[in-house]
Amino acid sequence: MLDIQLIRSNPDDVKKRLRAKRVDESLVDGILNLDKRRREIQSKSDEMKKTRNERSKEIGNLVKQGQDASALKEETRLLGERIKDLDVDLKNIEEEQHQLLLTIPNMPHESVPVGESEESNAVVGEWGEKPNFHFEPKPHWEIGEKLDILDLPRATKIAGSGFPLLKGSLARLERTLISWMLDLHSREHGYVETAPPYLVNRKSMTGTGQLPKMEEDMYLCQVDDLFLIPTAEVPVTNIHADEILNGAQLPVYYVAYTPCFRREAGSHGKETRGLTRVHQFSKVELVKLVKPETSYNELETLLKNAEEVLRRLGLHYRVVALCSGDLSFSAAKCYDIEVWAPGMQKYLEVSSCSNFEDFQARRAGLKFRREAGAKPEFVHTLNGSGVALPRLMIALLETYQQPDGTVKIPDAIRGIFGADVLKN
RNA sequence: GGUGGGAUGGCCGAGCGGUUUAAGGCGGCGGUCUUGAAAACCGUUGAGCGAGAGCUCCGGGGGUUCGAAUCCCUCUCCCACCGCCA
Repeated sequence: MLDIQLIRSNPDDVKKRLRAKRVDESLVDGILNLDKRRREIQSKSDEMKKTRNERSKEIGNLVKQGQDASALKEETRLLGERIKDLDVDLKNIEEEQHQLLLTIPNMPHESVPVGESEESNAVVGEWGEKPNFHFEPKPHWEIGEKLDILDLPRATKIAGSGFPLLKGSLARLERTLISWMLDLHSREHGYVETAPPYLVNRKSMTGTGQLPKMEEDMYLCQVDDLFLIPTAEVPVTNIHADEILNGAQLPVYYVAYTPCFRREAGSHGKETRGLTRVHQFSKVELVKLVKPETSYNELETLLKNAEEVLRRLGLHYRVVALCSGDLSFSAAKCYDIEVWAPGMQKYLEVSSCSNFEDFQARRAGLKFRREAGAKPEFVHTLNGSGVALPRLMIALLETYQQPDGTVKIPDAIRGIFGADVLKN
């Protein structure tokens, strides 16, 4: 959520920055109009309440002295009715303004290139090289089918298309990777391991920005009005919702493994082969709550922490800085990490590392106090995948596949996986 | 799911219709004293809106009243016991 005071004091600047994110500026004007009306009504109501408070005190004194206060009582009662009417108006306008504010996306950071679509994204880093094969590398779905470790037809029978069924060594590989990544981030990178709820309420979904605009992308359990989480970002960022943290506690780092559920409405037929785009997947997520002045440095270290996963596994990847038009609703700046999948001959996004500045903090009520007695300030929130499992496994299968159809296990996880080669 | 008891400032806890602009204690911060510290004493210490005057907030929402932390209704959550279940 944007700061209404910022919108009020710099409307043209806000409009300009939102234009880079393809937001119609009439939305901003609508909010400014409501804001003006809101403040007028509020100050009228406040004045009348002041009068009422004074009169109530007077009445109290008169009654105490045994004098007649009925005329004053009646007069005050009428005043009270007018206040009630005003407050109903006020509440409606506040609600309308709040709902409008919730639909405005975050503004891009000044370092973000302005652009309409992913064509304007910039590759800002690259690690390793595309591996060479002396045979034709297969896509992961062929490797998985051959080894009988990936069974998409049966998963479709059970749930529908877009739901994976891992078996045998692939299921084991996923479990190994989850555990290994959690250890890496918690033991070496300083993140506190968490295991959050997989279903969350509307308030949490609104706090991180999935609601109100992306409801159709989420799975909803209607009887309880709870959503299956699309990412651990939602429960984890909301851990400290409506709290004022002690400044000395910051930065707060959390890592969580959760399954993620996404309806992927409207994306059928697009990159949906195999495990590339599924409705349910596993992910290890990194979340940071930090002081505002540190958030852009924190974004860089967050990115490094996520990259470390791919480096240790020896996977070639590149880092892409998203342009303004490609940023998600809540993000001010975002890097995507894209891992190379040689069988598909494609880079696949395995992580998005974003700085949301105070956008989510305002929605979720995430504050901190610099020192005793200081005014509460909003924290900055960040998150990034560290990393998403299906595409990571795609890259592993396709990168380390061997001519006989088996797959080598990289050194980093060989010990805990318990084998050198993935067979079936 | 049933019955009963709760929800007050960072924490504990009083208040049950009008100096509550929320007592008191703990904790925090500042000061006096001290070589320094502890103890003692003094002061201070919640949030939101508003340009400001000021207004609002005692779990959420609604009601009664000139006036509600206080009375009524309702919801949520917590605790206890019972039932059901992993």
